[in-house]
Amino acid sequence: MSETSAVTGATHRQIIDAAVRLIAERGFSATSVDEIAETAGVAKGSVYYNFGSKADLFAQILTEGITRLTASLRAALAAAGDRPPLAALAGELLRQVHDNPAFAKVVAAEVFRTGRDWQDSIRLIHDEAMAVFAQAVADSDPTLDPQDAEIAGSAVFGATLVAGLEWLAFHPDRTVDQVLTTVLRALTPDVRR
Amino acid sequence: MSETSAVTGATHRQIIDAAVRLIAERGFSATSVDEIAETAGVAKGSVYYNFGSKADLFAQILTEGITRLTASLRAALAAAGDRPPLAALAGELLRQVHDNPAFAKVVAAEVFRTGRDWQDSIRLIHDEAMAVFAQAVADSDPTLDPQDAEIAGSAVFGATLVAGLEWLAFHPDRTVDQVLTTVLRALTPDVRR
Amino acid sequence: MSETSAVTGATHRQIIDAAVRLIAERGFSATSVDEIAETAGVAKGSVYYNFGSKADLFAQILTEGITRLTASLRAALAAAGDRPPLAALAGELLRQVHDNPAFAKVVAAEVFRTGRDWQDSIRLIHDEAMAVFAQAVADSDPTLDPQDAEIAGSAVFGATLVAGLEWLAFHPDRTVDQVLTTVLRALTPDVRR
Amino acid sequence: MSETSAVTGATHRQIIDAAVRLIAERGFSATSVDEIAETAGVAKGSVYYNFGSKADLFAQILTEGITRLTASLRAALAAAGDRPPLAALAGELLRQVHDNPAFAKVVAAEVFRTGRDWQDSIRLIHDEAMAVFAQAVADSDPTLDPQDAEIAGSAVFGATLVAGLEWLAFHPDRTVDQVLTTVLRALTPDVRR
DNA sequence: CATGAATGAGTGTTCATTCAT
DNA sequence: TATGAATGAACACTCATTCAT
Repeated sequence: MSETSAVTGATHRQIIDAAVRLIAERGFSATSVDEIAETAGVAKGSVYYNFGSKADLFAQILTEGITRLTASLRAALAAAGDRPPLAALAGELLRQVHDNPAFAKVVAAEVFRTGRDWQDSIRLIHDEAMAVFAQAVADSDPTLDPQDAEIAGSAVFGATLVAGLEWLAFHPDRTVDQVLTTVLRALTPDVRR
Repeated sequence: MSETSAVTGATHRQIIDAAVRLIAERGFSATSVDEIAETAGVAKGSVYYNFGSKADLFAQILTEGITRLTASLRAALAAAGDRPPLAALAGELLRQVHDNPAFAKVVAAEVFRTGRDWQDSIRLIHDEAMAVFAQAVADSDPTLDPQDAEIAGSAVFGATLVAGLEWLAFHPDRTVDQVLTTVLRALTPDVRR
Repeated sequence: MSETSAVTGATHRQIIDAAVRLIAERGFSATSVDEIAETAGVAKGSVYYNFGSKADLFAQILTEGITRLTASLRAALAAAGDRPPLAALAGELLRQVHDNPAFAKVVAAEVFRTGRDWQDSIRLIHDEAMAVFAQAVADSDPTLDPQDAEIAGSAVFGATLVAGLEWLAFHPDRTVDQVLTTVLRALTPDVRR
Repeated sequence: MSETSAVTGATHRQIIDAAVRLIAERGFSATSVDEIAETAGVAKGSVYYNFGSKADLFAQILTEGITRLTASLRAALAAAGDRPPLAALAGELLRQVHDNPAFAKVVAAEVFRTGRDWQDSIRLIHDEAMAVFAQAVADSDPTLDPQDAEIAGSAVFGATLVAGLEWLAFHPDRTVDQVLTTVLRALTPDVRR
């Protein structure tokens, strides 16, 4: 039915790619496993053979994506040199949103859901990614209360994520650098320092 | 099943309140009309009698909520006096998030969805609310490109919304003023000016 | 799709009748809810609206059937007069098997299943029906150990049930009385006394 | 996945043993080939390599089991000496139920199923085993109508089987001899003679 | 206005079966 | 001989929607 997969693990990846794309557009609940399978070009049974359940598939996507995201954020931080850390983080997040807008939308849509289900995966996303921003804020102003640092970190994160999605959805002609400049301009001098 | 409603429109309101609460927790697709009816304490048929369909119910909730939100944002702007406009907007948005966290979550979860369905309602939210922020940014820096003003506006909006949700979910002991101060601190002096 | 049901509760009864008939033929697992609904002449959703789940439907059938069966066995016992109690029981069981062979097969097929699921209902069948036979055995020979009375009771029960099913499946021309005579002949004088 | 089988046919036997055990507990339809393979410690493909299909596996189990059972019943009959034939049969059946309760349950559960599928195998069981009992009844009372002999034979068979299962499920402390005595007591003097 | 029994298309999941290795 | 990844038809169950009352 599908062209024979040349690479081992191809089925696995096809399914993940299809799922991310569809969930980004319609949300988790509104995306059916049928659609995922069809988009991936595999049989529905293959989704279950490879992931066990729809929820597990989503959890795996979330975990994998967030691991990659935090890793790239930390790498950007390490390579920041004398650029302000938060600027480096915002730039990298913007680049990630640009490169993988589907995953960015999934994060934006699900990260503040408080229902149960894959809550653990969501919690993980939140803690992992937010912590990087909070830490950068705390580093740049050691006098800040830790709770405030987390809130400030989430503000920078939210500003960048929402602006990034606005960019892609409504002003896709802008370049990464233009958007980054605009976002940084909206942020405090502490961020720009 | 429920005591007869003395007030006309009581059923209507019970249904909306129940729907907002449930949709905030589970999302639109994952919330069933059965649950809405049960939570509202009315028969399922009443939901259809009053709203026609599940999608219409959601659209009405969105429209009503966004109307209230933009009205309060504009009012805050008008009453800002010599306080910086964006600070007034952020403060008001924070207050709205605090007073109606369920609706705030719905907005956060659905606002960047690009699928069809109730897209029109969503578009409306986006345009209405974002425009207020973009306008305030444009006013505070007339030299700014309009596209950049929209992106910057969405950055301020995103910073405030995400920080507000972070606040409610993980640091609910903080007061509105503390959170506002922290968010403003993360934003540029242009915002604070 | 089906003729309008004249009687309240008609849907309920149609479903039960269809389910008993099909389960008797194919067994519980091999009978689909689709088939039950189609046979009953109702929509699949109606099965769930009325019974909640396939397992609950089965449990309800079992409970209802066993209640009717034990009631008729006890009635036969009370009306036995000076006929030997076990003969009266065997006769009544034979009559029930004849009148409702579908339910008899279900009992025969499922009563010694030890898996979980609707085990409680099965246990109930066993205890209720077997107890009537065990009690009759115990009454007819007070010196018998209670455990032996239960085993003997199950022997009489098994003899009658299996002979009854054999009768219906392979020698349907025989009359109830002929079969009862033959069964009693195979049983001890204590039974016949 | 499992250690390589040293003995030829080991896989074959492991699968049969696993299948009998599982089918006895859950029934045929509720037992999956996956479970059978896992319990047997072989790959799923091996079940198909060795048996062709799930139905064929079941038919083979039934055929093999019934062949063994009837052989042992006939042997017991031949070795009965001057003990009453039906007593010898009941004793042997009881011993078989005790030694292989899983298979006994399968027989009890499936023997009166009238659906199609493996009906032929079932028919075979019925005819083979029942015939031994019917013949013994006929021999002990040559005046009996052949149809009545079959019914009486099934009565003795049913009494013994059900009592045997009752024994194993609820009074496992009883010995074979105790149970046999109790069953024989419930049966006619013709049986005991 | 309000109800809730009934519906049937659609959902997540299972599973007997196939086949390239 | 044996494997296990892949399949797709079939399954139990859900749910938005309708309608007679």
